[in-house]
Amino acid sequence: MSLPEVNEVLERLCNLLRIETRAFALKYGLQPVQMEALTYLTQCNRYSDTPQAVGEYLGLTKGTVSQSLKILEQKGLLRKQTDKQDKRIVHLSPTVKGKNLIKHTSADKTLTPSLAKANSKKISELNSVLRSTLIEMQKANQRKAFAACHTCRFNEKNEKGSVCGLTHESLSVQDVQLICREHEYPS
Amino acid sequence: MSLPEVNEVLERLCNLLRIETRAFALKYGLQPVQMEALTYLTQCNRYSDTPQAVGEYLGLTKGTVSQSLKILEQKGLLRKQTDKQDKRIVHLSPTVKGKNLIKHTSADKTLTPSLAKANSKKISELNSVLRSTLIEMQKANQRKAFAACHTCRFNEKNEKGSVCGLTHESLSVQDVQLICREHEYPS
DNA sequence: AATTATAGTATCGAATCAATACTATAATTA
DNA sequence: TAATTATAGTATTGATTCGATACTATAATT
Repeated sequence: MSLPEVNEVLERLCNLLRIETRAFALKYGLQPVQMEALTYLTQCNRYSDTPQAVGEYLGLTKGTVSQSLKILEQKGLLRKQTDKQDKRIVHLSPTVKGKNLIKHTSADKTLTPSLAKANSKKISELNSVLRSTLIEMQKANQRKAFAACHTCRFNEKNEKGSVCGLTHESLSVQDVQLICREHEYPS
Repeated sequence: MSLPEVNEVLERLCNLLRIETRAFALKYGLQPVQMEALTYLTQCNRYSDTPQAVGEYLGLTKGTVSQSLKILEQKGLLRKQTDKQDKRIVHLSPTVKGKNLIKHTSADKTLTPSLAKANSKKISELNSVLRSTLIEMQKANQRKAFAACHTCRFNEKNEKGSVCGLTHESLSVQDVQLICREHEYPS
């Protein structure tokens, strides 16, 4: 049984990813959390670009996240904008500078090339096994999925594209690729 | 091509592992790094139980690690012992209390059950793909493997068991399962 | 109108982490 | 052998993380 082995490899892989993230962040003058928050904000949709959501995604309290976001704003990497409808809510959007930074670091990452080198045919299998493991872990930890709309049970397809069953707003082709804090898998 | 997808899943899985580790550490009155250091020390061999090695494993400077180890010692979770031959070197060994703590946290982890639930037959495939990905990433980041002796190119098998080609010391069946900072894969 | 809930910020204290400077021991070189 | 250099580890400093707590402002509920 190689279950403990897979466990071990995954843990080590995660350590390495963490080390790499820290090194990249440092290289670009950021802290790891700041980098992770900024990365998230380039991937999330308009319902999920708030300090609250960033905290849920990273597993941190809102107070902690608030500070990191403050620094990112000071560095000109993101902009804050209070919501038109609900003035308690703040929307965070990476600036051009912020987006470029994330683009650069993404290109620097070694996970994708390593995956590509290590195997060729088994990628899609790997994908499904890891995906279901992730979902199981998220259940076990009572955490939100933070997945893209196109896999969400609230997402309804129609002639024009799709609509979010929660907000009843229509979603573009780009929209359904973004990750959402309200995401739920079909049961 | 689902390469970017696998990348994304792996990154999210790692975030989740990180969050879980932090939660467990906190539950047991430790910081995440302290927990990771202590875990490492329960898995490494006698050539790899030094502050230096812990730093290499975790990707941290020795100064940083020194402080975390100090706290672990103060909490009675590990013991320090200067090397008989080379008095500059300190060996770190988890106390019974330390070992028990790690045993408990291991049992709490949700990765293994989630893996087991998600699939049954594909585990060994997953293992080999992830293993080679890890090796590729370690190469790309110029990092040591920190793998077990039985997969090391310096490990020589003989009648009695095996011998380390670097130290010329004989290794027990238990020994070759432990991770070593000098580990190198066969070329 | 009063209460409660929600989103976010501010502050505090313990800890991380890199950088630097330092001590002690070992290895190398002159 | 003596001087130099390298190695292993510790101590200190300062910016940052992070949880906890307290706080403000707005929205929802009663």
